[in-house]
Amino acid sequence: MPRAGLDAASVVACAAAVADEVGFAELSMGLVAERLGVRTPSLYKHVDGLADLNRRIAVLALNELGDAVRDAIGGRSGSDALGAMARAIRDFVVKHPGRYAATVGMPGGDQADPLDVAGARVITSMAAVLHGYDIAPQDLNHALRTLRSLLHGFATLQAANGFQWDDDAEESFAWLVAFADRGLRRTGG
Amino acid sequence: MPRAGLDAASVVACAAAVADEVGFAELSMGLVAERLGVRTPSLYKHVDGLADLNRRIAVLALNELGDAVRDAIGGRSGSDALGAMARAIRDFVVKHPGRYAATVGMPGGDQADPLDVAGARVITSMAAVLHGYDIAPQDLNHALRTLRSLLHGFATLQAANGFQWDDDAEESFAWLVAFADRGLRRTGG
DNA sequence: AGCCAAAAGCTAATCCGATTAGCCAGCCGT
DNA sequence: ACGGCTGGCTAATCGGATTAGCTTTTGGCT
Repeated sequence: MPRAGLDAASVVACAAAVADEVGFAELSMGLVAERLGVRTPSLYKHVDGLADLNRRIAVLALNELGDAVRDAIGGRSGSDALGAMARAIRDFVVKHPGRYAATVGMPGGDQADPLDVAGARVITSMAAVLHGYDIAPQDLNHALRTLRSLLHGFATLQAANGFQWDDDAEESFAWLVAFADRGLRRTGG
Repeated sequence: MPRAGLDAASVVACAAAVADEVGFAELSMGLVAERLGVRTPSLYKHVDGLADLNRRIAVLALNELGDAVRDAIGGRSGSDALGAMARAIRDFVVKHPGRYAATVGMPGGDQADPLDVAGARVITSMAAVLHGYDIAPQDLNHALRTLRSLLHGFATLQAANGFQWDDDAEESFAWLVAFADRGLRRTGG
């Protein structure tokens, strides 16, 4: 029996792909093992069970999302950066609904936890976008949380297909960006 | 052995309470049965398995949320209504994180599906709040989706304790409402 | 009051996915 | 070539969901 040549990274990558295809809720160790041409218990040599696998998928997703957002806002500012960021998130979630779903509701660890580190990168990019607006320093955290709520909710509804914006999705998306832009201006601070 | 006198409604109510206490992800048939002083298989006389139970919890939650929001915005309009609605949602989610979690990612059925009916009631209240703003008719749907994204994301992050707004939560909340209010004004329609 | 069918509980058994235990072969450095 | 570590496998365990089939209560009817 030849070795399959697996490691933690390849298992997680495969699991993320499976999650995107069948939905995060349907992800199972057996499905991943089958995809890798391996028996289920073999996975335990690389990841520490399903909970650990889920968390690693979340870390992968947040890192990928962080990269995508960083790249998207590079060289832009203001509403331009805001729109680019929103679009990057939207594209990511539409393309990878399973791995995005893995990130929601995942409890955080300490600051050194890879999950928190990856999450912090995304937040950092959001903060960078906010710097393009005239927001009082003491309001930055509030604005950050608000923007996070908007974009996260938007992403979650997209992932869950929560509403049928099949038809005029693009228009609604543009409206959302404009809404956020208005909301971030003249903050009264 | 005396009858326990259960019916679908009491089972769902109990399950919702359990979900609020232990978290939606930890909800199990066994936990609900134990709480009701009954053996697990007995529950199948009232609900059609765990998936059905989950869906019923979601229906219950959306109905309760719909009531809460309707009551909150009664007699108010504009930013006043907006703030009341946001607060109603927030209070509900903080008080009932488990049943709110049951609603996210629950696939919809047809229009007669109780879940869709309950969801539509919440949406109707949101639409009512929007009527207090000067939004062009063709933008109403976009505004609705946007507002839904913001409030849903906000609720989800609260339920998941996604960020530590333990400290100045109230201030951030007020900022979010003000942000939405600004975003809904002068829509350029 | 007594009878009967449906409903509601129960026990025992099954199924399935996660997880663990313990065995064995392939790969690496000497 | 040898020895140990690594990664894969089979077999077994565990736990929660679900099903099958039995029994008793309950409510309606005569």
